[in-house]
Amino acid sequence: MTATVIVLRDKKGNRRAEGAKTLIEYAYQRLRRDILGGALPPGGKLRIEHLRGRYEIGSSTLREALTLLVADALVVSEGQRGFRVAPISLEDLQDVTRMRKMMECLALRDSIERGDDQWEAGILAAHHRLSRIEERLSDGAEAMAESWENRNDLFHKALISACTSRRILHFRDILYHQSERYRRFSLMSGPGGRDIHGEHRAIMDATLARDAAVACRLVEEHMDKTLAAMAPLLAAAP
Amino acid sequence: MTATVIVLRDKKGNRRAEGAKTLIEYAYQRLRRDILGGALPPGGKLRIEHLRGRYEIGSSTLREALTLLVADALVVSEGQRGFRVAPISLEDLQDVTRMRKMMECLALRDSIERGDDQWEAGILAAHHRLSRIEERLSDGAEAMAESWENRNDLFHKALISACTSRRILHFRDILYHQSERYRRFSLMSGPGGRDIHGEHRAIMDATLARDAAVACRLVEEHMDKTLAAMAPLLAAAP
DNA sequence: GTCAAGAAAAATATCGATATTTTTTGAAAC
DNA sequence: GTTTCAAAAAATATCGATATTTTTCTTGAC
Repeated sequence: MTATVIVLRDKKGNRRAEGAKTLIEYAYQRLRRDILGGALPPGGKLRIEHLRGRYEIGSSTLREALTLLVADALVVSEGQRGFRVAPISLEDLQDVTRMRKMMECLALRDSIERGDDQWEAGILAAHHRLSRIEERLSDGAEAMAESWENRNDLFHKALISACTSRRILHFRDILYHQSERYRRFSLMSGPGGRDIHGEHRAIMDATLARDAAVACRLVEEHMDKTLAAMAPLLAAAP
Repeated sequence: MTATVIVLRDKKGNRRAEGAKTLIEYAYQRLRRDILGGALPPGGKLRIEHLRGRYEIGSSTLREALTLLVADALVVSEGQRGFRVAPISLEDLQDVTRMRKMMECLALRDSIERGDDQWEAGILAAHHRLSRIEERLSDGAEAMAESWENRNDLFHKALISACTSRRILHFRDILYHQSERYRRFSLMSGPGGRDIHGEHRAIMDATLARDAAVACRLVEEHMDKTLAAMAPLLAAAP
């Protein structure tokens, strides 16, 4: 345990770990954060030699982290011509959203069918935690944004936590990560007259009432609204 | 072009390439074939040192190929404890089949909605090629099995080739590969009184008639029957 | 006889060096 | 001016050696 931490410091004693158990994982996380945050621009070339210096990590290790990101479709591998940050586009966002809607609904239907008391309790708890931060968010504290993202994610995860298909959940996760790249456009656009809190409440109510048809429709609308808010920004500066 | 071929022979002149452009790809393909064929048993440990000798390939290269297979869910990575062939189980097969049914139907609905003349022609052509080999298959020529697999795959691909979502097709491909591992159980079970040819014909007819509801139902039944044929074998010897 | 601790062995993760490929540059011919 | 070819430069892919971790085996105490 403690040994792990020691290992992840290099000879000069610089700390590297941030919860990563492996150097590959560390490289993977940093790379991912830089891609999602836009520091590594969409479509840009990922020069291994350059990144090697930036992250202080061996080239092979970097390659493996890059390979992992290819599976997430955040990076594309071009035969023998190295790696590149996956490009973004309105078309791509529409495709992600379309798939996310499907996966989310599949998972939600399954959860509504099978969920037990504990599942219901989890939803209520996650919604409460989200509500509390939304109250404070109106103060305009930007620092809360990340925390809100996190609780928002946990709320949506709670809704579908009774789904029994490992694969549905896995695909849903992948798609969520892919959509994360577009999220900063969403933040730019601001609330835009939406009542997100109300949407969440309605989704929760329909879910707890075991009304799959309504819950799915609400979730789809929820996602469509987010897409609609981002679309114009994406069309302008891609 | 020719240079590539030369490179993929090792110093002793042994040929390595089989359409692989990269050593990683070569390792990936061989590994995959050995996993699908059962030479590397489900749940078994993948000792890098051992495989290194078997495929005559460096350890780092092997690791990257293994990482690629993790994305396909054919291999699982266990933290810092190496790699392992993903285990198989009836439960897993049921999950794969469930997802495949969903993906296939999503893709089929989209194709039926958008398909043009060329799409229709492609389906007819693929069905014809499949029919011809099915006629000869009744002779009991085992050697044809692989060829039948191939044409069967192409027929199902043709049905959904008008689908516009890159991601639906991508997920479908991944799931198809995952189900491939179970196919040898299907071969063991034999035809089992099924009229596969008739099923294919019915699916094609409904699709070309643009009847999405019927086509999807038939596809789901088609897959369920395959699952049903495999299930008892899998329960017996997992 | 069982359990625990520590040492030895095996396996994995990481790295930087080398071989190979792709891209860029520059000069000559048209 | 632009096209072609070859050499140089840059970048990538591959490898085997080394560092680290996990597992196995041995020894000794209870």
